[in-house]
Amino acid sequence: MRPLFHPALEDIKPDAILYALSDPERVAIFAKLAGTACGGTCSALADLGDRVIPKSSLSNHFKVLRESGLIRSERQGVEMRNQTRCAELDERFPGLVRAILTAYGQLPEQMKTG
Amino acid sequence: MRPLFHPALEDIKPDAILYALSDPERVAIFAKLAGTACGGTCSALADLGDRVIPKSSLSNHFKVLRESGLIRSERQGVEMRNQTRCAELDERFPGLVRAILTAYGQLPEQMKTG
DNA sequence: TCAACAGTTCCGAATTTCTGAACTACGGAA
DNA sequence: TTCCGTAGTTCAGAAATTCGGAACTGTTGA
Repeated sequence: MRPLFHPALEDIKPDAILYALSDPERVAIFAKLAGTACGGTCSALADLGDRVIPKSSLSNHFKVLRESGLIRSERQGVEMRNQTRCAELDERFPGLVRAILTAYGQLPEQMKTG
Repeated sequence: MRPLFHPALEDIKPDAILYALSDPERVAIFAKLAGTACGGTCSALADLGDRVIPKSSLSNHFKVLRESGLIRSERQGVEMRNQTRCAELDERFPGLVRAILTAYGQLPEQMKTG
């Protein structure tokens, strides 16, 4: 398995962010992660209620989120911990992530204050 | 030629907005329109400096922008006047368009105040 | 060493995007 | 009215992207 690529903050491109978050499934995943203190695993996020995302698709969603700079993934034993890069992102693109999650009606409680 | 479709404000979907603005060419077009008081025509926006967009591609970009709810197009004689729906959009998705244009470094002067 | 599990990679099918060429719509000139 | 020029749309096929099942890799525990 190749090492996971994470762009440096200054290499994060807005088009990649928007593309990643133009898919409702990825937004749902990202919003759940943003509402989780410790990182969430892939499989814990596969169930969307109305449909279970196939794991190859899930893996791809995580790759898109990771390579756009939205999340950071780290192997922890047998599973992967994923967490958002919201704080960093807000520094580089002020208000962007918040406005997007708000538009989708998926801003998690934790992000409502501040 | 089919009549042009414009979604009603309440039918505008954030995923369509983000998708439309995940393409740097469309962002450039949209930003130029947002910085133009009277509506801009297709051909006036084709030149990106480093490349001239083929007109079938341009027409498609306008269609994507229009059907996502970002712009309104109206035939005026032989040409098409296009204008953004920024005011409406800001009502429905507060801060979204501004945050996106800012992230791209393309917020026009007109939108900097207010 | 083996089994179970989390997640990734591969690869073919389906979908989407791109763009040159043909076409439609409108306005002006004769 | 007819013809011409301009603005933009639609069509069609090639190229690129996305999707997801099956096979694979890496890790832990027995």
